Amino acid sequence: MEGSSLRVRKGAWTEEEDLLLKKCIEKYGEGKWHQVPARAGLNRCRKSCRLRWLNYLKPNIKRGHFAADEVDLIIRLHNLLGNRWSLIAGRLPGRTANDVKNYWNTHLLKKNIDTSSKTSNPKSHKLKPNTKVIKPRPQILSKRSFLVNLDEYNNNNNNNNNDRAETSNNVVLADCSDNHDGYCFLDHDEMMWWENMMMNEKEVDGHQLQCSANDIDQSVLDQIMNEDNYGNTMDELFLDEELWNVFNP
DNA sequence: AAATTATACAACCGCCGCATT
DNA sequence: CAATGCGGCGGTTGTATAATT
Repeated sequence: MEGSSLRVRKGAWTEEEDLLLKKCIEKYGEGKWHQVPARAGLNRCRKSCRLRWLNYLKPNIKRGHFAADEVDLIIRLHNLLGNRWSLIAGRLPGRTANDVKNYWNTHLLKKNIDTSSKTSNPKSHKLKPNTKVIKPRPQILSKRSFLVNLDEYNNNNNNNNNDRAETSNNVVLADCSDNHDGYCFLDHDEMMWWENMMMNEKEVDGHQLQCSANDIDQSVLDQIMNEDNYGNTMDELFLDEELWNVFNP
């Protein structure tokens, strides 16, 4: 419990501390944070040192206002990934996870607040009471299962718009066994999550998004719906291999 | 001009997954 | 297998500054 030590400094960093940390990293390189306080001669815990370096001192960190394209990308990636700030920041050169998170919380999150509630405290930044955060389950998602689920989901949707919940809480794959060996169940909320990823076009904070479905040509979507072609086209749903790996570790 | 309130963001805290012992 | 330590992450808080009353 390094944080409980009385000798460990907390709060804002001084220029002298910054200099010590910077010299230490330059000399020993990034990493081994548990050794950094001693090496640098700092009365700071390892986490404080790491955070200071990653969020402030590290070279090439971009400061100042977010450009429109950066904001657009944040919104799109947030739609895709949720509050996975480090991942989102990884797509924004020079921006840190903390920066992205702060920006989202101060500039974008308020767009999701229930403005109809007169009693809501704007400082609390709470989501609507009924807002449910949908998180994908990447560990059991396969290309094939996604496509089969999506196909089945769309069929259900087209055939009976009022019967989503009753259709089934779990969308069962045609040739699925519940043993997580490449096929899986996706419940309704997760299906909605995927649908949002695919069919997302909305205006947030004045930015007209060109998200997901707009980025994907209809012919590609048609191909995706064709199981024979799922192998290559699925990748086009993701920005690149790195994101694909996030969902398919 | 002073007091109050809102905003932005740096920093802390607790938790988690993983590796090592 | 359990305990421990580490790096890393997201949620939250503290506070300096800006805006408003």
